[in-house]
Amino acid sequence: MDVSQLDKYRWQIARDTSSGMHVPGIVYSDEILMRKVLQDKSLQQVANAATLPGIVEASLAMPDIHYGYGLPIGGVVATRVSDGVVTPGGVGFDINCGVRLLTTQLEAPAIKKQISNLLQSLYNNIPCGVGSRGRLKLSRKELRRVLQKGSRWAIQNGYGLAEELDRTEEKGAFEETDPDLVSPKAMDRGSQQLGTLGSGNHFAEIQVVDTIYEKNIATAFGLHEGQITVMIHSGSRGLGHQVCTDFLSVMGTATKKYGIKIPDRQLACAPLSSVEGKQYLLAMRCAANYAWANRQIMAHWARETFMKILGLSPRDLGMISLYDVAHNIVKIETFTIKGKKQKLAVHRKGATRAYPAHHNAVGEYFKAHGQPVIIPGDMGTHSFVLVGTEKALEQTFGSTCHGAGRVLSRKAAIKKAKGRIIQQELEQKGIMVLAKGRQTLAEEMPEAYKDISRVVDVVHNCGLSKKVARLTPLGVIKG
DNA sequence: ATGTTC
Repeated sequence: MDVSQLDKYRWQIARDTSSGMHVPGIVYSDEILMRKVLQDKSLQQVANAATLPGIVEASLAMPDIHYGYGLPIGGVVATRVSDGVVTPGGVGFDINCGVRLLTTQLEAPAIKKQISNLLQSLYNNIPCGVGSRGRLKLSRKELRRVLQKGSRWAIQNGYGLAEELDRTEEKGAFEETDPDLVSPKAMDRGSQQLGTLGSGNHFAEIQVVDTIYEKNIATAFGLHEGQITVMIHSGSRGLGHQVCTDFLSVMGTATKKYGIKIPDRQLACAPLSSVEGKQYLLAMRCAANYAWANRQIMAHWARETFMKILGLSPRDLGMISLYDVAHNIVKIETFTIKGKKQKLAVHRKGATRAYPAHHNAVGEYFKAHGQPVIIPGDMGTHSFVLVGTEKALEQTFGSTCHGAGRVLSRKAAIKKAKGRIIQQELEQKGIMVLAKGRQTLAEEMPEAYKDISRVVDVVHNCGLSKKVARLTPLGVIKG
């Protein structure tokens, strides 16, 4: 592979036509982050994606890039709807994994003594862990409604505020869905998991805003220094995982049927114009809607928890979603490519949409400044709020990074944590942790991840998004 | 990420 540095924050993988690349690969990074990336197999995955039929401009990767299934985490791939393909490997197993940030009217010093109570109560009210079952048990009929209506189902059933819909990407629901394409197995897995956090890197966190970078934008977003916020990182649970699994098998057959040559079976795909391609999109959107409803419901329970423990009215607490972003998803979006408007299937796998001010898809609340970009840190480190930019629209199909990105595999992290008590290490840093399993804490320890500040600085410095605020964790619950 | 090996 021919990898060369283009400028301070970009590396290019030259287009190699002999291996079938239609476009080059471009990785946004810096010299220090890139050292490790050059040693792993994720760059080969960037190159592999460049062979997908209909890919435009370049196979992209964000600074949080690491090895994944088919496409790396941190990958962004846009294909022409007219003659391109869609690949489940470009979305990932956790369809619409994403993040929601809630702002409050609370100041950190005032509730410092209550953090422990709040965290324990959050842990009681939000089911955590692999295979955890929720407080809701949905009939098949009701679950179908969730898959069609997403966050709107949650709001209409009393889990949240109507204003929160405009503060969610896609208003919390894709309209074009087909629940009949979600298998009975996926429906079974989903019926008892709505309103559950999950495991792995998923978390709910009580935070304090510790730095403001852009005063005007922060104020417009309702953020100020010393303020308490709550962040929820979760996805579509077993339902989304099953939808992905089901369609990987469909796509394996479709790849052969349509005579598509791919260098890695994990990039199994189908033309967007084919039955298989269209069906995947319709099923993927059901899972995405489930994830939005999931985060909406947990956000509501977080609000109820705070009201109860602090004895505050909704007005005095003032807890509301600032925004909710998807970072594992494929969406049909319109872009101007070489002066021509084109419909593209933008695969963001561990990448966040970052639309600028005055973009049509950005809701009224954020029109003046651009879309809030919510970047969760790994356990025990800072999280960030950024805002989308024109440059992202021009260079990365309106995309930026999604988090820190792993440097150690789960297995390597467990090995490194052997003999240590990660929970104690975090508590010494002033971060309370409540978790289901010790193994998850080992897998998710800070050393398993890249430096989030460095990752965010790359996207900030190269203009893919702009830093608005930094958040410090006070307490975290995990699966 | 995941009823963590259908």
